[in-house]
Amino acid sequence: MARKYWLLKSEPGCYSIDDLAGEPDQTTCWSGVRNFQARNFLRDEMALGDMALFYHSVTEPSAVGTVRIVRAGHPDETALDPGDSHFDPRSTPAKPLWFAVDVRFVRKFATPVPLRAMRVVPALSGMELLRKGSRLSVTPVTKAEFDVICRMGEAEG
DNA sequence: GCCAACGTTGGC
DNA sequence: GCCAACGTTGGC
Repeated sequence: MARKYWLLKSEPGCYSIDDLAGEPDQTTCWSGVRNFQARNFLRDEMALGDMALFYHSVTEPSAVGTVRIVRAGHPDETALDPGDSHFDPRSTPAKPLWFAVDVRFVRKFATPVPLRAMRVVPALSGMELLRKGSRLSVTPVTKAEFDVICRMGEAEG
């Protein structure tokens, strides 16, 4: 099966790429996603070895680096923990409702790739991220889109 | 099954 | 801070 490519959104004030790079093993559990379409991607589509763009939303909307999926979909523990802000009583160990993957830091771009820069690149015009009103926090991207954004990120500022 | 109300996301 | 777009909920 061919490796797939993704884009993962996070508010940097909540969890940034620097937070990920600073983890002892540079790995984290991508938990807390509470949208069914995104859940389906996490649970059914993401595979070990897939790559993803790390995207900062809200403050400085931009792709800021890349990560690797190091563990495929598994039940999101935060949904099962009554003490967690992401707790959801509809999810149980026997019938988990929400899922997470584990991701490992790969690289931080030399220069972030702003959303407004992506908007003017014809090769990126099909991205879900660029759709007006798009709020999906986990979206598939093509290898071509992934590569274009990586090149933009590695270009000198 | 419809749809209004509501809460949230996220760019600007 | 504003507000458009969207997903979810719940009354009917």
